[in-house]
Amino acid sequence: MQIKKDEMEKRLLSAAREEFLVNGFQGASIRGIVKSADTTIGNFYNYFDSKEAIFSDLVADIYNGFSYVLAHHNDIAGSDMDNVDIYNIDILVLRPMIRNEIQKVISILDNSFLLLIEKSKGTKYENSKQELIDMMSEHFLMHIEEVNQNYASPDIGKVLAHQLIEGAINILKVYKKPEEKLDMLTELMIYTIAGMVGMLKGE
Amino acid sequence: MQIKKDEMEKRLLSAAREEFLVNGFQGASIRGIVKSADTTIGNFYNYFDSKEAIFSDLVADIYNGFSYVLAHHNDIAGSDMDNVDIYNIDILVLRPMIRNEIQKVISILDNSFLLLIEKSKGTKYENSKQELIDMMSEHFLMHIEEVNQNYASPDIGKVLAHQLIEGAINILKVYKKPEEKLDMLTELMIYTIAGMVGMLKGE
Amino acid sequence: MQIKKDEMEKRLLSAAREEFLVNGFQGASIRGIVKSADTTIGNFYNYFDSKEAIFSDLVADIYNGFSYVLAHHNDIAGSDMDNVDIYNIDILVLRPMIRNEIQKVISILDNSFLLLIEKSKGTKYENSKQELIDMMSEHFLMHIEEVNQNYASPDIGKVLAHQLIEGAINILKVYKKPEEKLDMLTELMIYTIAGMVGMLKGE
Amino acid sequence: MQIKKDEMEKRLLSAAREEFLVNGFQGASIRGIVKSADTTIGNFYNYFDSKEAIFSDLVADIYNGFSYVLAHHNDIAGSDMDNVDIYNIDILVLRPMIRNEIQKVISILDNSFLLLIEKSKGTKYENSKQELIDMMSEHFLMHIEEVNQNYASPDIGKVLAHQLIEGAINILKVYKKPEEKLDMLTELMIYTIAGMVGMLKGE
DNA sequence: GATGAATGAGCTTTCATTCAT
DNA sequence: CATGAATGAAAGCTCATTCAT
Repeated sequence: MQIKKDEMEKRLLSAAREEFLVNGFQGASIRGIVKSADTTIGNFYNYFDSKEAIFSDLVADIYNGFSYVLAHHNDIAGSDMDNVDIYNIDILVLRPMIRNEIQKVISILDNSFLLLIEKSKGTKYENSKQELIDMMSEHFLMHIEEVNQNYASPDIGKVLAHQLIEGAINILKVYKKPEEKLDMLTELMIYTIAGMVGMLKGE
Repeated sequence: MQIKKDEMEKRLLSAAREEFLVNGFQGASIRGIVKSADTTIGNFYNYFDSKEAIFSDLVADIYNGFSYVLAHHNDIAGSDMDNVDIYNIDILVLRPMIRNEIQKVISILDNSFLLLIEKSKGTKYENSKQELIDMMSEHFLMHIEEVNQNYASPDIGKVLAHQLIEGAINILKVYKKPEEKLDMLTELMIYTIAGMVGMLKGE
Repeated sequence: MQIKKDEMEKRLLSAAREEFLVNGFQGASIRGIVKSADTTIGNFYNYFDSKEAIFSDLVADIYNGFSYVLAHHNDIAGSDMDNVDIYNIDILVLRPMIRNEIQKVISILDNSFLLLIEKSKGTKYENSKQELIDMMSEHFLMHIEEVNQNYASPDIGKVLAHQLIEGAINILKVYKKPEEKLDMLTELMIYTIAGMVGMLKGE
Repeated sequence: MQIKKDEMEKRLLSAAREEFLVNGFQGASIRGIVKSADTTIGNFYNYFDSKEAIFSDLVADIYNGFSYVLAHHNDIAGSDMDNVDIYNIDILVLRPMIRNEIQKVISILDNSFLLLIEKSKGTKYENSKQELIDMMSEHFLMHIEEVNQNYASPDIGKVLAHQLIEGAINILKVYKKPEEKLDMLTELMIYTIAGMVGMLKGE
């Protein structure tokens, strides 16, 4: 039974995404993927060169987009939030602004993002999480210095970046409805900002 | 060349800890462990009954201690912090109190803790992280209700618990000096409390 | 060099049958089987799920047939022998009747039968021999009671059933030509019946 | 804890006998033996050179005795039965004579005999059963020729010898009380003789 | 396009045996 | 006498990948 090329490719990609999400790259098996996609091992290799290749096809777009941001995040046109004095703003004013910012990027925070960040051990993408954290750390550090140049533990920026990523990942895993995701991510950001401000004030 | 029993056991445990930390339980291989420990596969099985058995030997103590806390965390004698009104306290006052609390438990937050929480997939311990998060969630939820009974997203407690664990894990991975660990964990707690208070106030 | 699927399957089954006959289930090795079949271990598992699975493929048919007889041996349409008074019959008359009965079942008394009865230790079939003996014991006991209700050692039925099975197995091992098998099995039955009659008379 | 040499040797022999009876020579493990004997692997090799050596120690005596009979069974002083005309004797007369003969040899038909005949696969003794059968075959053939020189299937002697051995082995396995063993073996011999006579007459 | 046969290296585990202590 | 550490080969089984059909 021959099937349109695109159709089988989609089925394989979909089956692989599921397998990688559940078992991670190393724990996933080609046999499991082709069984889910209802085809054969041999046919898998007509579509993809290797286990890593199909993983790449699942995450390459998001990785590239995210690399682009990594490389250019200083030049990218700013948002309304750039001029906000986070240190003194009322949270009731801040919340809708944050919600709005998250809206802009939420579309990329899907299962492929999870794969890239959480399930890529054993692939060339395995450092993505760290790269993302490093970028956010810089950003956090910038804010910390703006507010309190003498804060004793500037390294905490790295920890908080890591933690924010983890919180976001957790939300993406648990909440699948877009509205819920948006709500939770917004609260997470509020919490993060409030936490940082509180922490910095307290010195 | 024969070696004193205790020494080889230590070498194997140490090699296994490293292998499990890097690759996780399922990704670790006995061959890798015995190579690090400079012995043979056959000899490994003179010391440990199975791959899972050596993993257990690495985490059983901490798991039991931590199970004890899970089971009794309501009866355990309280600390100075029990009577603190977190909502209104000055962070400059709070910080040393938190530091003190962390001191009490920091000794168990070592590599074995990481193994138990992060690297135990495929063993009988694989639910430890979730159990810990669930316990902390309850605790957070209690505080949220104390402060703001009408908060719209009580589920955020789970997210924050998850995130706090992740933050702590990250600190344990990155900072190996006790003093640094203590500093960072203290800041993380301050940040967490400030974040929660800020988040709750902002409604 | 690829080979038609059926052929390799046959080669593996044939090699396995030989290996199991010589070494028994537990003593047989997959490596030995694939070497005989001139293929690789990996390929073995393209054909069979496990060592026990290939053993099952060799004996399942005969086991099911034989289970059917075990379950229905009371309902199965009788033979000419049902009305024979074994106790008084002339052996010259009996011999061709027995020969005829054996003809009916001889086709299943092949190497697969030997595997099932003699070489299945370690598989789910390991009780087959005992089941067969038990069934025959009942049958023998029935005859013993018909002839001599006061015979002092009715347990001898179990011993004789066991022994008859062993004798038959031995014949199947040693004599491969159908005509010889038939001759020997016939004599074995004559001997068995004569032995029982003689034994019972002698009380 | 040092123990008298003989004591430990006995314990090892006893543990090994049990292990071999249950699992056969190949299936038995030294680890299992030393565990039962409550000593260590190393110590095992202070007493026995190898797995086969301890097996030999368990069966050598009986094998040698039985080889002696094999070699000399024509010269050995006869019994009352030598002059019996089996062909015409009354079973009621025969039974006590047989019982008496069995009495003479029953002491060697113990667990060591079972080991030698049934559990020796993988050792140099693995042909013992066949040797015993061959010797008995000759004996049977002699009787067959005495009685009926034209019997069509003289090979049946081998089958019956095999079967008699199997029957005896079975009795030794099932019946542990000496009196029961004697009873059953006597009936088995009666049955065997009656069977042979009946079989031979019927031509 | 599709099939699955074939390969070879990897896995965890068990074993008999040797030998330093 | 006794211990058990150490070895190396073998077991059943899984895997990603290649390739003839």
